[in-house]
Amino acid sequence: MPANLERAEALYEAVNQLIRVHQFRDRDYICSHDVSVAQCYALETLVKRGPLRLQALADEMYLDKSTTSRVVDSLLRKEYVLKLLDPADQRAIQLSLTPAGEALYHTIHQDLILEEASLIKDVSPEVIDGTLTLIQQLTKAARARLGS
Amino acid sequence: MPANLERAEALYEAVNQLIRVHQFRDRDYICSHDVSVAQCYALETLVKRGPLRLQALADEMYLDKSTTSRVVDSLLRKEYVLKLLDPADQRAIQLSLTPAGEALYHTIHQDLILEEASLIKDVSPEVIDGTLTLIQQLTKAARARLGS
DNA sequence: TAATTTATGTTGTTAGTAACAACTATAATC
DNA sequence: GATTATAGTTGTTACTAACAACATAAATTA
Repeated sequence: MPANLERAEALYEAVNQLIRVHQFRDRDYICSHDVSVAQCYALETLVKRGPLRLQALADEMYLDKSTTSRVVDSLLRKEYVLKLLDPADQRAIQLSLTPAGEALYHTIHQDLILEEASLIKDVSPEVIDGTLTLIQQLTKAARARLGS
Repeated sequence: MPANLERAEALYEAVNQLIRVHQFRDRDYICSHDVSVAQCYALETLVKRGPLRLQALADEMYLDKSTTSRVVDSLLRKEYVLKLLDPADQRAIQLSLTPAGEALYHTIHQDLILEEASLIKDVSPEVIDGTLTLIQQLTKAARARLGS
């Protein structure tokens, strides 16, 4: 089915372009706020998934624990996260956000959302919803394949 | 308009998720083929935009010329690109692909397209086309903002 | 024509991203 | 009590990417 392949190619190219532009924009914006992209992602994950252990945070972010450890370390130095020891397990630490960390994430997030909103202000809600559905479908399908 | 903001937020999240999964998948796949992601992107750009000077390649990729220089250098060592001196301008070099470079890009590209095709095989053409339109619109709008 | 300015690429340096392996310390199992 | 497994950190390596400084060559201008 050549039509399907053509659509797949067009979609692939389009997603690639979107990724590049998005990343570029986000990186610039995020880095102007005292944190790197990975650090911001860790803040986001902690906001959304609550206090987590390091390994759990790494799993959520699809990163190695060693990488995550260093990202968390820089957030610690900037006082955006806290390490709480688990009295029941001396090895484990609970990572949670400081008020400053939470505030920083919300500031960055809000501005990026506003930016996105201004990009789609002329697009019909129907098209957006259709896109949303497909993007979520693509993500889900692609993620399912990561395990195999 | 809260509805628009909600849509913007949902879309932003969805795109972010898609970016992460896409990148993860592409990186794994590309790196199993003797080139890095950036190197593959340079191959792609040379396939699509023909022979280019280094600065022009950097512009196409939205990268600094120094970064591009090093990426090209590694492709040179692997004999996927050629540097041709411009007799009219002793400073300039023309970058073009070797047959091996072109073949490698097509191999990687084909497989990634097939992967994408299998992801969308159950999605209606209408939804895909709508999505394509919006993604292209988003990309265009976002890119227009990069200059300012 | 000679001097300055601009353009093309490369190299030095720095910072961020990210994995794998090796390691320490603690907990769980046998 | 000895072994095995788990949690996190550190050493090492490679990639991504920018800015600044540099050498060289071309273009401008005085």
